[in-house]
Amino acid sequence: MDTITIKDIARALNLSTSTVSRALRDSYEINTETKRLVVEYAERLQYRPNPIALSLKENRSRVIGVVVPQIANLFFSQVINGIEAVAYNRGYHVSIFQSHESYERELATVQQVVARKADGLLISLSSNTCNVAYLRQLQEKKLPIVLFDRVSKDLEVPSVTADNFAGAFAATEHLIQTGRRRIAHVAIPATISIAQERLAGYRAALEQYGIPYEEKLVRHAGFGPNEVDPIVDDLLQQKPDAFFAASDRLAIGCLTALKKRNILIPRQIALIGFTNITVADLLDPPMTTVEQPALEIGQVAAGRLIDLIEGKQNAVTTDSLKIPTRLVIRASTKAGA
Amino acid sequence: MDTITIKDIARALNLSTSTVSRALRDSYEINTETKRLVVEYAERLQYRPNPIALSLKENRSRVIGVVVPQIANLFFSQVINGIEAVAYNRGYHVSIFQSHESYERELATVQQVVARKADGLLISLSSNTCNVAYLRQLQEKKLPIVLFDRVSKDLEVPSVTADNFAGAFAATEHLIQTGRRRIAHVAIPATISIAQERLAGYRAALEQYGIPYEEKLVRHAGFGPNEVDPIVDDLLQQKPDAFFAASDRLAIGCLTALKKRNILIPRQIALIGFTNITVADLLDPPMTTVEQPALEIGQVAAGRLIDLIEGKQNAVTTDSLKIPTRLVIRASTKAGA
DNA sequence: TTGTACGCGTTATCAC
DNA sequence: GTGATAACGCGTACAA
Repeated sequence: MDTITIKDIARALNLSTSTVSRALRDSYEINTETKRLVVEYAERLQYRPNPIALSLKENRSRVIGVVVPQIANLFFSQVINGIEAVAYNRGYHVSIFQSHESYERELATVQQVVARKADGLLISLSSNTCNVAYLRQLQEKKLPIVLFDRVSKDLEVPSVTADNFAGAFAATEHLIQTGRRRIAHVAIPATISIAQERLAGYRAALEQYGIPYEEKLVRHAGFGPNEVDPIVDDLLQQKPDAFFAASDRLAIGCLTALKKRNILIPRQIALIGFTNITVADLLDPPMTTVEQPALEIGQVAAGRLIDLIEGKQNAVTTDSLKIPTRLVIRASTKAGA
Repeated sequence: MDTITIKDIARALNLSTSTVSRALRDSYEINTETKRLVVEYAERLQYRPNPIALSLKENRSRVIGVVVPQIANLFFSQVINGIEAVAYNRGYHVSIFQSHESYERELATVQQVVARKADGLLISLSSNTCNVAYLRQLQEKKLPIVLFDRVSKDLEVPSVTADNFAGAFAATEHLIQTGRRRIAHVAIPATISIAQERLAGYRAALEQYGIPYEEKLVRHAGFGPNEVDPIVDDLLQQKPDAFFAASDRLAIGCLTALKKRNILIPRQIALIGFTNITVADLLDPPMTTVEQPALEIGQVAAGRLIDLIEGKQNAVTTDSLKIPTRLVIRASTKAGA
């Protein structure tokens, strides 16, 4: 992996490294002829400036670090696409990392990202992250940080999320309006910030329609492989007439569990998912969903972060942007459809 | 982002930077007491060595670059999980990048990865990449490279793929054995290496069962948003009794198209997908699939690359490892099920 | 218009 | 047992 450097060019052309450097950066003070010579030679040798040396010198890298709990999740991979689109246009490279829902890995990954002089950090917290002290420290050291989706109120940085409250409200309201009253809610782990908001939206809808909230109809499911099944069993004990699943994974888990038990959707049970799965309309019957604006979340978060990096915005603002969700009705929750 | 360096420690403790460096690296020649002092102080100030400086000095980074066409694809994200598991255990960080099916972005991304002194490159080629000269150059500069899934025979580097021939053979054979004879094949773009192998597997199965190969029953579909629909239309003109879809995306596209046209699966048409989608058994009827061993591909590829990096294997070997696929029968292709 | 010298953070080499 | 120095590749203040 022998790389060609500015020195090599200088030596070959009998110039000093500074002249070469300036010529390559098209400095006004360099003779046109010299410039041509240098640029031509550099071109021919495929010279590429060493970003590592630059990072060391300038203490920055034009790289944005992105840390998500998992990549094998359409929501997060779409967010990343949004991030990349914006970052690329504004001249930043994006490095992607996974925390695998582990606090320790998240910590280690973020430290690595920081040590490598990422100019900013976009992060969605792992479900096991309760302590964000390490992020606060970084923030105090002036590292630009923007949280998205899985955010934390203990951290005074900008955050970008879907409007989870409104989304959950719309989902629940839709179920109620189509005649359901005992709506079970399979929620994501309570440690995740947005779990609360989705729960709140669910409760608010019930309240608005005069339906009492029953704790027994709500269960949180973690990320274990076989967690959803027994939870659905338990919830079925409560004789629900609908399920509101709070994520892709849980929606699929519920569908599978209900199918195993030969429960007809939507005849016996209506199901609505807070998701991004593309196959919702392939199911029979198709599933109504609350679509998360993943791409837009990524775009907005990246834009916000880059503004922060480039000092275009006050760094101490703690705005939390909420991107609207979209209720996509696919007939499944229309009673008896 | 003020970071604490070895210099700071040296100054504070009235030592030289070299002493501090040695103390931190637990060098035998340093006084125990001095060591203790240094280590303690470093601990207290949360000193972290600067990997950028190390990379500059040592011309390596303990980072593996991974480039995939897209992340929003369960196959690739699972491969990445396999890669990470192995890399992490062997002390490497993994940086993930997308080429977005564009040759230009792939090229730019790889250059960036190389410029940042990644110790090795794991790459699955974009569908628009016909020219791998740039990779050959890197290989000649001794950069360890391992290809996976979308490989190239024009490149003499190790490659890891699913056994696409056997998988396609098994899928086609299954359709034949369940009574189908006019099997349409919706293939991935012909530029992608594995398209050929899947096609070959399909043809071999036909041949073995004495069914003539018909060109009109095979169509390649690109990545455009509305490409699959008209192709399915065309294929239906040929009165097929089965579809073999060569990827997740295409399987879903076929299902959607057939559903739109009110064609019953599997009564009128049997469908089999070469995929990794987790919802195959939620469909009604469930879809039989050829499962790709994504996780294992990632693990094997990463292991192979790290062996290369660490010189444990001859760098010029051009082994191409094929990981077995698995035919998962979910009743859909059983005629009349 | 061009060249010299320095510093970014680290470690290896050589000196004391 | 410890310190000074050079080197990795680059850009720039300063000198010529």
